[in-house]
Amino acid sequence: MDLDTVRTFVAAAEAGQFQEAAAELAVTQQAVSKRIAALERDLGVRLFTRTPRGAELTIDGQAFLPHARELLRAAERAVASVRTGRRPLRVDVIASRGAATGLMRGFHRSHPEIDLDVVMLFDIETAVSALRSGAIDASFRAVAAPGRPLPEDIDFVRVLDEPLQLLTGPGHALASARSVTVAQLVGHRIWMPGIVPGTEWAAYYDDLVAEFGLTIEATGPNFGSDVLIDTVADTPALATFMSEQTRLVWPAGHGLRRIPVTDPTPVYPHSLLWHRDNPHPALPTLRAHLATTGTGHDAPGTWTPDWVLPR
Amino acid sequence: MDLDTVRTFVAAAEAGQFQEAAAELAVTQQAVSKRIAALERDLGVRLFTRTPRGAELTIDGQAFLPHARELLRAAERAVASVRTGRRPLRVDVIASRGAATGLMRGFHRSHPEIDLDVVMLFDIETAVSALRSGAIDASFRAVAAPGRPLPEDIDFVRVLDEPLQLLTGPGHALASARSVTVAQLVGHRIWMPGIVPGTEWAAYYDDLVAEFGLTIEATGPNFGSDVLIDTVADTPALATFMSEQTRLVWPAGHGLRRIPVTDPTPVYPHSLLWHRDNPHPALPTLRAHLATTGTGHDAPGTWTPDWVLPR
DNA sequence: CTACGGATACAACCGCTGGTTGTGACGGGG
DNA sequence: CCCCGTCACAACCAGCGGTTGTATCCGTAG
Repeated sequence: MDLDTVRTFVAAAEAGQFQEAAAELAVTQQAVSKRIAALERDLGVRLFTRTPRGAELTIDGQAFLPHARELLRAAERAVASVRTGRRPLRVDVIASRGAATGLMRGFHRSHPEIDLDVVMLFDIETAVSALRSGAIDASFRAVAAPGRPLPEDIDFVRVLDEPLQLLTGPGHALASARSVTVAQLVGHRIWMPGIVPGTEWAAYYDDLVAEFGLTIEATGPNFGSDVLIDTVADTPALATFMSEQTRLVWPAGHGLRRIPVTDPTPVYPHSLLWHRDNPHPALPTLRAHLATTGTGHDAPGTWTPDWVLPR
Repeated sequence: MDLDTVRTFVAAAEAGQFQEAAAELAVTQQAVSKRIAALERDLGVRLFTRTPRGAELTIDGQAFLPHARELLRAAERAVASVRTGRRPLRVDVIASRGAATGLMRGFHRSHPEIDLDVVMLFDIETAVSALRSGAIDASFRAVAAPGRPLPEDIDFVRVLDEPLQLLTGPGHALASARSVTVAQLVGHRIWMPGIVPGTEWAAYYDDLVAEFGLTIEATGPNFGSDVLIDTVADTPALATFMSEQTRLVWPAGHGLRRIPVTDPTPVYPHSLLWHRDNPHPALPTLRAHLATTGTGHDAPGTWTPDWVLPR
């Protein structure tokens, strides 16, 4: 099916006749007739009843019309998503089960009129160069990875400290604990597949290991969170970290336990980054929204790596 | 823009390489390459970065991908809307500011998983033949116009009695009344543009006129409810009937009055009609829904034309 | 260092889609 | 009864979009 054909159908339905639709589309009446005939052949139904005074929709045509309009709107939005200048606000969220997507959902709920596109970039370096080139407008990241200072023209604010919880199966040694301290985790195997070396997450867990002597296995291929959770549920010796805010969609009865971690609570520090000179009109709106909804940071009893910038 | 091209883009993005996408789409690698190149030329942005090991999305490509998927889903739904067998439930609602659309919205809210298409047919005869041919699955109508008994194979139930209210401007003689009786309306001009002769609505108002001696001007072109309401608001000598359930989207301060009518209250009797042998799986669900939400009918103090079938 | 494999891009060729022009059929209104 | 406006059909033709063949690039194995 061809979008020009759909456009022709809508034009003909609105005009009530092929001739006028043809004039509007700057083609001949015969072309419109052929396009409609082809569409009817493709769909297998008659869309118009032809009369000597024009063409009016059949019932099938009436049913098809709103879907055709929606199709054209979707095409419009698709093109707009890559249009330079006045395109939707393009935000990079960190590629993990994270809180950034939740923040963006909240923003979309309070500002449904602002068109959004969400992308996931590899690491903060990619994100920063994308911000500077204008390919994206904002990025949720942990600022900044060790030894790599942020460029002058990139601004940021801390928007959310995301506490980690321990996720275990029912057979785990800590499964019945109401909460665990970081010290209690020493010696237990914590499995974090899908952590890619070189990203901020990897640096975060490296620091966590270095500081408290934990055993975190960040290796192994990532088969998706289904496999991860399934494995954790069935393996008493394994646990994993998971955001407090991650909504588990998992059948009940698996006996999965979510256990808060204390003394201190490891939190992942999300910041919003943007280019100082980015002119996108929706960017201030996003910043204002996050300023109101964002929680405090560096609360007592929480831990973040040293290299996280304070502001 | 061509949907095959969009499909190709999505396939290539999922496969991560053109070759595999080509195999999946049963074309050559060169064809995929050309399609992607053409799409990039149309959009004016690069969608993939080509590597010796395949092709991965650029940031623009990432932003475009969900829109492309949505576009394909919309196309899917559009085709499904006219597919014979297992198509969305197709319901005819009466072509006026009516309660039927409200009922359908309610149904959609409680059963969002059921795909719906709404059409508006001219009169009950068209609706009945559409029901018998299977072109539509259900119809909201007033059953039945005088002298035209319903065929044997069409079933129906009364689902809603819709009370009429008087709508006046602030200068109208009855504007300050808390309620008016039908007898008080005698001599006042009531304007109902857009009532097409030969439809059930026309028959309804004809009966109302005949029974109570009202002055209803059902003639004149229909310029839309905006014009109607605007005129009523500014013309002290004019009033109109409007459903109690019609939500007015109108700037405040116009001083419009909605006045209940009593002794008796004219109600418009909506019935759901369907074909006895219609096999659509969602039809029983709709009937069950209407059975629970439907109000009673022929309540004391209400009026409907004689020819309305009771059940 | 070289050869090879697997990936994309470019060039040449060609069938067929989809446009135009010209014409016919049909039905309503003056 | 004729004329006008409408849509459909036929013939023709350009160009889009496919295929085949080939070049190029890069990572890797020998």
